[in-house]
Amino acid sequence: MEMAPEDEGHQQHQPNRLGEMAYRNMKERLIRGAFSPGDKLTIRALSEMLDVSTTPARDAINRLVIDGALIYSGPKTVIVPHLRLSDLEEITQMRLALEGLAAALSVKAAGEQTIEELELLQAKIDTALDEKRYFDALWHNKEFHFAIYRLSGMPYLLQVIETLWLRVGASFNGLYPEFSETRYGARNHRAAIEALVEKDAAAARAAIESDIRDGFRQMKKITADGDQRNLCRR
Amino acid sequence: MEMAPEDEGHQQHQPNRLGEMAYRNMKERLIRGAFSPGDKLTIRALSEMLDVSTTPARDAINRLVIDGALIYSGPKTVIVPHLRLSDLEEITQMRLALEGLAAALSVKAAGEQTIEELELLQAKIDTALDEKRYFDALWHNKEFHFAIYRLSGMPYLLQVIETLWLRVGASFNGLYPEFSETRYGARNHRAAIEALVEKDAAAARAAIESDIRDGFRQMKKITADGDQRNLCRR
DNA sequence: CATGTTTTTTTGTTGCAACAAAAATGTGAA
DNA sequence: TTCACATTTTTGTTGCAACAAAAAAACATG
Repeated sequence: MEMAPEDEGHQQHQPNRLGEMAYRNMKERLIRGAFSPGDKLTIRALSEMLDVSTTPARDAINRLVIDGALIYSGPKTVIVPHLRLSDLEEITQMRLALEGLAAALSVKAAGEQTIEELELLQAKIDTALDEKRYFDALWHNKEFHFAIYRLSGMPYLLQVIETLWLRVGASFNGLYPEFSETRYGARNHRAAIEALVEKDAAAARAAIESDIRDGFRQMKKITADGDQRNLCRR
Repeated sequence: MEMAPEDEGHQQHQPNRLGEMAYRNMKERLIRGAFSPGDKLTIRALSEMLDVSTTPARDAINRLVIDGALIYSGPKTVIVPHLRLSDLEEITQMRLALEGLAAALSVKAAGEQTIEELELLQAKIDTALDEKRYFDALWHNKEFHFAIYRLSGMPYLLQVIETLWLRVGASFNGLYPEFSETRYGARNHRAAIEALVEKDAAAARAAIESDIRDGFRQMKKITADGDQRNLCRR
């Protein structure tokens, strides 16, 4: 007996469907700033919010805690963490190492199509800033970076980098519009594109590292306190 | 009125006690080579093995899958993965970036006590090799590396590095005694200790990077196949 | 008002069972 | 044997409830 047309694309089986969905959903919300540092999250509240049972909600929260996107403030209390300066410094160091690596590796796979995509994304960033849509600008900025990193062909590397972005992203909002307005990244992005065109690994790494460093300085300047206080308002 | 600093992240409690225990237990077993690539793991089998219910067993397996220490070979089948050359290359690149960073940062905190500890660990490695206790040698080798990395004072960095070691460690055994016998690491370890004594960050990074590269070459030579085949016997 | 103390409510953990889907096994024909 | 098909067993997922512990609220006391 003939089987139904099994579309050639091999189906990606999805283990832990609801839990994975809850995790991605929460990740998105955290990056988009749906929660503020200090907000308390509970399994039952999340399960109600996403209309699933407690098991997938618990899976999502546990995983976010492992990522560092949520932390325990007590034995039975998980909250959105206040990002301390020491955290930001650690994350920045790791970003420099890993995103620098990804950028250096990306030049091998960089083609014309990629360049066009990056140019387009940079244009989107610029127009978003012109129109003061700061959130969109930051979103396209992320797309720009990961469009490059994806060229490295290293999936686990990408996963770790994304987790680092998640951790800063969660405590990122509230810094508008000061943070985005400066357009600190434009020059670095241009340099990165140029490096990809010329397939210069060292230059690509330098451009990305410079972008990360500028962003770090920018965040530090805005928050304007060098001690253990958190980096977010309220 | 002034409130005391809340110090939200650094409390000591154990959320998910049984699940965490199961996770650590499995991690240990994987590194020690209790399983071979291709072995199938099931929730119920693990829950019976560790004498807990299915929930903590499921938590442990899910987390190991996230780490990459286990993978799905089918919708309902998780196995110990065969480490492919491309995986080893990705892991090695990330190790160079992150362990190089940790080593460079470690020199700031390196004191006399640390040096003595490292000398002692290196002595243990040497004697273990002399007595052909290859597993002990590899264990002390790990202790040596992490004794340095711990000086960086960056907990999340350490966590990511440890996950990378877990992934190679799981497919590592079966390479005895060829791998350990060569003592490729002794020279690099000496160089690392020397760098810490002189607080030379660049030298520390170079020594660790050299160690990682030598280990990678060693593994590649032993396995002796450059294609997609796995790196483990059987 | 401030501050301990008690009571009530909430919460994470853990075990477990039902269910559908997948894997393993059995069966038979060429 | 080998392959295709049918049957049985196993498995992950998901929801849920009991329990102890923790958090919140209520209360009392100075």
